[in-house]
Amino acid sequence: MDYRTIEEKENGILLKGVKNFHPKHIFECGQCFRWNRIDKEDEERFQGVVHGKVLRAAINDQEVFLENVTREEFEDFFKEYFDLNRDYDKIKRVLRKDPLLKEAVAFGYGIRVLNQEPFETLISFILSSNNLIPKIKEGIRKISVNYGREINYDGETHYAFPTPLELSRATIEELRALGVGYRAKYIYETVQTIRRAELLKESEEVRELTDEEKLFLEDDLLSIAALPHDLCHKALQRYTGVGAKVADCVMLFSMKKKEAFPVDVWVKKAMVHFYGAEGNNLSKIRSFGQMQFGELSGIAQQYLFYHARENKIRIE
DNA sequence: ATCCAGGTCCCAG
DNA sequence: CTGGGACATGGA
Repeated sequence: MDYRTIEEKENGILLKGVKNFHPKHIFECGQCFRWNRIDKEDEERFQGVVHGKVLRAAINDQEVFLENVTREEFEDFFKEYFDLNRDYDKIKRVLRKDPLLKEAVAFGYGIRVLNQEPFETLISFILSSNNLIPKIKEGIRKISVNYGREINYDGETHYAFPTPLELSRATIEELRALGVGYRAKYIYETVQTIRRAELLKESEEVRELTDEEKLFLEDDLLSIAALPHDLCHKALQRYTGVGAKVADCVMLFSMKKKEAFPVDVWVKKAMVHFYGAEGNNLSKIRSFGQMQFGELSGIAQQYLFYHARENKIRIE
């Protein structure tokens, strides 16, 4: 376990004896888009919207304070969200045997790979394609403001990421007006596909489905999450706007499939730079990474990505 | 102004 | 199946 004790306070919980947990690393390593830095009197603090709640997180020495979380909510949901059931010392010991990953782990020592919600993660990473992180965050924020449920906290209004039903009310034109560019169509089609599967799942209980309808059931995210790695990777790519990279991100960040190895421009640079992997061919770099890191591929990838991007690693 | 960003789609060979 | 160009958008 990466924390020793938990204490319930009036407005949150205090985790003591915490290891391998640094908010800055966790929230700025590119895996999530709804956490922002809101420092208070030069104390490093982050605020995020997760699971229909506004949370704040701060670290002081080895104590992590999570504001607006009860002990019960922590045990039921946020413990798993923060991946606190995983032993990162053990993972890092293995990864550090690789001399080049040793540097990346030393740099992002407080990274934990969050277990996020599949629908939000899917839409977020569809939005991420050929895009910049600040713009991805802005697009997700606007989608939430326009279609998500209102959350009032500490005198401010925030918005949860919409459910498939809520987002299914958006038209392509409306989405495009939020500044997401050509990805509006991808988001629209993916949401409609998911809604169709959800609706059929409900009607399945009252009537017999046709063969065609049964096929559409396979577009349900819960069913896809239950598939083994390769089938899951392929199934996700049936959604419009989802290729190998986005599918890997969804698997890694929301379906607990840590053997996924998303290859973006930065990981590609890191792999070419560190391992002399042959450039250009993304799918070769992907299998090269999985060969190298096995079931820890996704976590290794996250240390590499954070290190490469923060240090703006260049090749040639 | 041109280039680029946590890529994917679509088409030709 | 594989390789190349188009694609919205806005900041550097």
